[in-house]
Amino acid sequence: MTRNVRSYGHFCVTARALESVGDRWSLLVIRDLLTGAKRFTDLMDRLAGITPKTLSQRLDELADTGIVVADRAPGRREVWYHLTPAGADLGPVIDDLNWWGLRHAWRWPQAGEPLHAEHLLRCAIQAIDLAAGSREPARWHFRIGGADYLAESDGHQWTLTAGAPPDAADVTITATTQSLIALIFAGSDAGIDITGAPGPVRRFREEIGTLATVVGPAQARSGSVWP
Amino acid sequence: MTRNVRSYGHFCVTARALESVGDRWSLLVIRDLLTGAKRFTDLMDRLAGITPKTLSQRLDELADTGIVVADRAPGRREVWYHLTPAGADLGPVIDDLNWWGLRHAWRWPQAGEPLHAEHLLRCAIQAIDLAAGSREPARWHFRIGGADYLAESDGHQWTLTAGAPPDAADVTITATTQSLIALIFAGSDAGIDITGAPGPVRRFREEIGTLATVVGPAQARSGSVWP
DNA sequence: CTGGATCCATGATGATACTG
DNA sequence: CAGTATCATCATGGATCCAG
Repeated sequence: MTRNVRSYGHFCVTARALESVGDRWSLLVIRDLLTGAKRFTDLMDRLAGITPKTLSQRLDELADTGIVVADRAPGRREVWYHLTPAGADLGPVIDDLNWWGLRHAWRWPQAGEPLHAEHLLRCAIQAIDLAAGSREPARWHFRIGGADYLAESDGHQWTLTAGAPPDAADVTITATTQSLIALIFAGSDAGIDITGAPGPVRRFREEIGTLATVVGPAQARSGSVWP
Repeated sequence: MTRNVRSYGHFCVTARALESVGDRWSLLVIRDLLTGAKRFTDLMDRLAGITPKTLSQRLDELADTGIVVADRAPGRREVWYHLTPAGADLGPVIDDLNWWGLRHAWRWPQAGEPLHAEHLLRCAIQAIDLAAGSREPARWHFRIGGADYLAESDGHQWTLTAGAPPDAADVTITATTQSLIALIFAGSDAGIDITGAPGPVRRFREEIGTLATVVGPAQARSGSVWP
């Protein structure tokens, strides 16, 4: 296998960190594993445009560096990739990049641009976090096209994890990716089911559209919402 | 010119951020500009191994993205590159990478490995920050081989800036890069001049060696301190 | 079907030399 | 000082194929 061994050769921990995660796609792989373990094809779905060769190579490199572990159980077909504690420590880096991108590299969804519900949720949650509205804890359970996500705020910080929550959430949202887009960007709840106590549901409806308003109106019309 | 226009084409602000700063060397250029404006050759010195072509290309790309500005004064030979506010907003990303690298990608200086005083100071300050010793404000003025740096703590966070401080610092340290290495990694103050009031100087002496102790002793002997 | 590997094309990066 | 020019190499992408 061709292994990317290109290093900077500097005494600088920033450079050394980038030797581990600075290759193309690496941080996006880590981003997708931050919400929970994934299979090879789960990652292929989210990383639209990556080739299996590159994904395979990145996973091997990240495993060598101790950031990712491949869980291969005997007698089980699937391989589940998950982050080590060192890998999970990269969460703040991803969050900062996400935060910077939201403020300085935002663009409305373009026609035909791949848009995965998981990334949209991450972005929407970050916008809510950035806008710093309510600081009350919250637990929102999303069911998007059969996949479950839990967006959770402890009052200080939001986190997004894949999988159904073990115990009941405040609000449960059932939607498709398309109807979720319409809800976030246009406030339309057509084809969406939102359940929960009135208070939490009201707060959810107030805050879920934050992403569409936190970006300036000057940028708002430079792109299309509909792929 | 060959311009790197490779994009991910995803609706994801993390991916969009990485389209701006995810190329090889980009974040290291930003790291070096975070301490203040630099000339082309200043950057070449710090980014050992980069070719002038690549540096030129990165600076052009970062200027296109609104992260860097080239200051060309008429009648002046030098071009000074500095960060825009959007570029300065990448500080937390660099700090997090530095922090991750310190904990998970640390290695003692290797023989012949390029080591710039500015990067060593950044790393040493980060280690002090990580160890979370004293939370008192401090201002340390380093004079390393003719270049001035100010390491400053407001009690919560340390910052490193290039250039002499406008007003007096608590401690002034005059050294060469080699003697600074010896001070940080071996506690030796041979060839170093440390001036200031007894209290701040004592604190400086206590904390400057933090980098050498914060990394585990198991790793401590896997490399050489002396290039 | 998942989880890749292989082959080839292309574009980004590196090495070296040179210039306004 | 601040780059450019040329050539070589390597990483990535596209397409296809294969094993369990």
